[in-house]
Order: sequence, then C-alpha cells, then structure tokens
Amino acid sequence: MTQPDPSLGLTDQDLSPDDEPHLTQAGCAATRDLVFVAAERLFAVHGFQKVSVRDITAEAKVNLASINYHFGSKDALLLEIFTRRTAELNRARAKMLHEANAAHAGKPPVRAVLHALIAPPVRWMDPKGERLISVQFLIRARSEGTDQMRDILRTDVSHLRRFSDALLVACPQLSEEEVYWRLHFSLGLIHNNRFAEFDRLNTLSGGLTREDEVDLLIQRMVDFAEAGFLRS
Amino acid sequence: MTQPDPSLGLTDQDLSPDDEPHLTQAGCAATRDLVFVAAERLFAVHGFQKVSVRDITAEAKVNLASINYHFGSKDALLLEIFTRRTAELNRARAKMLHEANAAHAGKPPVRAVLHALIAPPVRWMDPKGERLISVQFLIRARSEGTDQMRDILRTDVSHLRRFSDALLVACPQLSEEEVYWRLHFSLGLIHNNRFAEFDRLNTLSGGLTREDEVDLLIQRMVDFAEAGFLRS
DNA sequence: TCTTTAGACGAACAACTGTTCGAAACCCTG
DNA sequence: CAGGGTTTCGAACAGTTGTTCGTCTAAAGA
Repeated sequence: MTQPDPSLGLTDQDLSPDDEPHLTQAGCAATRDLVFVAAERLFAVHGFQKVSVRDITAEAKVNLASINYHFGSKDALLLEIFTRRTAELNRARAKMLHEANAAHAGKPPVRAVLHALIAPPVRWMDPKGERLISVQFLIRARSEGTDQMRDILRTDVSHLRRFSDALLVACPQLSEEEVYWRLHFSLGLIHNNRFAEFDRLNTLSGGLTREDEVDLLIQRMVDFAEAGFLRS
Repeated sequence: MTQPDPSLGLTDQDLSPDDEPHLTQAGCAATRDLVFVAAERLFAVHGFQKVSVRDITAEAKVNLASINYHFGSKDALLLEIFTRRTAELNRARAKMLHEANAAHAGKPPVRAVLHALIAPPVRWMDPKGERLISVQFLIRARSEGTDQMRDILRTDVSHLRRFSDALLVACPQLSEEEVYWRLHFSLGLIHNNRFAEFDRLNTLSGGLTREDEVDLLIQRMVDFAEAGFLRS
C-alpha cells in the first residue's frame, strides 16, 4: 500500500492545473486512468449504487482488485471523480466570471454573470464532446452523492458567493435574500437538465447536434434567468 | 400467491379517488399499509438503492416476507408508491388548472397557469404537513427511479400538455418550441428544491415554519417563472 | 363442528456485494 | 544479470441482498 491519500482539499483554484488524467506513455492509459474513465461513465449512466466494482473493472478490462489498490475503496474512487470534475467546472465558471469582470470594469451586468454561471455546464452537455458524461456524473452526485459530497457542495459557498456578490452589485435594488433565491432558481434551470431531457436535446426538431444548438440553449436559459432577475 | 397484480395504468384521473391507504379497522393500519408508509419514508430519506427490504420491514415492525407477499417484489412496492403519489400530484395540479380555467373563461393568464403548476408540489413541502416525504420521494424518483418510472413520467405528456396548451393560449406570441422550453425551465425551479434546500427552507431567516412562508416561496417561484414567460 | 383460506412467521436459499490476501509478473535501477 | 519496488492477478473472505419455502395461527363459511 504505497498509494498516497488523495488530498481532498477542494475549494476552487487548487488541484493542479492539468485537466486530464496522467497518461504514462504516449496515448497509453494506465490502469488507474482506465478505471477512472470507466467508473465515471458507468456511474453517470446507471447511478452510483447500481454499479459494482466488478462492473467497473470489467468495463475497464482490468483486475478486480485494481480499484482498492489504486483508490483505496469504491467510495474513495467516487469521491476522486467528484472532486476533480467539480474543480474543473468551478474553474471554468470562475474564469468566465473573471473575464466578465475584466470586460466591465468590475461591474458586469446581470446577463454576463448568469452567462458565466450557466454556459460552462451546458457547454459540457454537447453530445459531441466527451464531457457529457462528466456533467451527467455531477448532476447525479447532487442527489445520489455521499453525505461527504453534499457537504462539499454545501460548504463550498466560496464559489457561489462570487456570483451572488456580483449579482448584488448588478442588482442594487434587490435584497440579499432576494438575490439568493433568484440565484437558486437559476441554478435549478441547469440541474433539471437531466437524462430524459438529454435525449430530447439530441432528438428535438430533428437532431440537436448542430454546431450552434448548444449555444442557443444557453441563450434561452440566460434569457429566462435574466428576466427573472430584472423583474421590476 | 393470491395477490392480484397491481394494475398500473396511470394516466391522470383514474386510481380510485381515496387518497390514503385503506385502514382495515378504525385507525388500525394493516400490514400492507405499514409497509407502504415505512417504505416511502425510508426511500425518500435515504434513496432507493440504499434501503433494503430488511430496513423497511424493521421500520414497519412486520415480517420480512411481508413485502413480497403483499406487493410481489421490492420494485413493485416502489412502483406502487410512485404511481399513487404521482396520480395525487397530477390530480391536485389538474384541479387548480381547472379552477383557473373556470375563473378566466377558459383563457387563464400565464400567472394562473404557472401557479397551478407550481403551488401543489411546493405546498406539499410544508414541513408541518406529512406530505413532505411524498414530494421528496417523487423528486428522488425523477433521477434515481427505474426506467419504468421515467417512462411513465415521459409518456405521461397528457398531463403536462394541458399546461403547455394553456400557456400557448396565454402567450400567443410565443412559438410552440419556445413555450416548451420555458415550461421546462419552470419545472426546473421545482425539481431543484432538493434535500439540502429543504433544511434551508426550515432554517433560513430563523425558521421558515411560519404559516405563510410556503406561500411566499410559491409567490417567489411564480414571479420568477412568469417573468421568464412574459419576457418580450 | 369441521373445513377453508388469507395472512404472519422464522428459516433458509442462492446470488451478489466490497474488500483482502499472497503469489506471480512486471519494470527500472544497480 | 540480479536486485527490490511496483503493479497485476486469481482466489477467497465475510457480509448483505431479494426472494422463497413450509409451517403455523386465526378468522370466516358451511
């Protein structure tokens, strides 16, 4: 057992800046990474509890004991996938919010803030990209996740607070409580895009796979949320 | 095995009009009903997969074999809870939409339609009532449910179509596709009110248990959704 | 009164769960 | 080549899962 504990100090900008799992040699994924991607896919599709370690190791074509050797336990594997994807998503959102701040002299309008919140996860839902399973995984984690995961989501207010602060600046006429609720509602638009709807995203109006369909969906969501914020 | 198959033809207005489980004798719940309420509670709190039949029978203080005797299997029990609660919720929504139609000569405004859609499930979230676990169960079923459940939710468009039709009448300037998306977003406001937020609903601003807090939340949600629909 | 039958009960079943262990195979450094 | 550390492998572990079986109780029907 020479495996170091995966330090799970997740806030935002930490977690070394590399996005993808290490590949030991050009294009040849190590066992650890094979397990990671197989587990993420199966968890995202079938749910956390319905997937056994045997399902994962079979999908990854590795030995049964690999999960406990490389990750310590099934739950630790689950948590590592969760922390990595959460950090990636938070980074993408924070980057867009930062750009919006830079473009508007520190006082971005409501629409720009909401766009920074909504665009990253919806972009991941593009059926062409391989990040679809990552966002499916994260959406599942919100309801099926461990108590530990929900604690992370709840205590990681430092991330969402940047957005609520920006919205408070953009909407000075709204109370803090009002901003909280409307931000909460706006997040609901994203989290409700679950699996039944993913098919709809694919099949609606004869194929949603056009290049700009995802951007159109983002625009629709931002429009809807912005109207809710700008309501007199 | 003299148990008849639970006929699961769920659409809307069927399922005999009695709301609560039959009580064999005054106040004395039969084994079947004890299992039903215990299972609903445990499923709502801990999730579907994490609850075993032994957990349920222990909570209900009945024999282990009771579930398979009265319901056929664990999945059949789960499905019966789901169909009953779904029918109840659909009935409540349909009734409010009917009343809105009657009050506005068949052409209710957007706000009335959205209120009929949002108010029933949020009223159930009242921590004082005993329906909180029912709505928690239904929200869980939306993501953790069987394929069979999601099929029911998806194919039961006859229910949601009443609302989309009413919204089309109320918003003649919007295309059918636009109405569909905004209705989808509005539903997201409800389904995102999950468990972490239920606590918030209880503890926010020093206790949300006041009589009119739930109505205030409904008003906030309807306001937000209405703004998204009336957006020019 | 005897017979029938729905239900409750305890015990057991086979299948599957996550995890552990020791040995074998591997790889890189001497 | 020989070394030790790292990884893989097959097998097994103990525990839990949903389900089934035969038996027993008790109330209803004739």
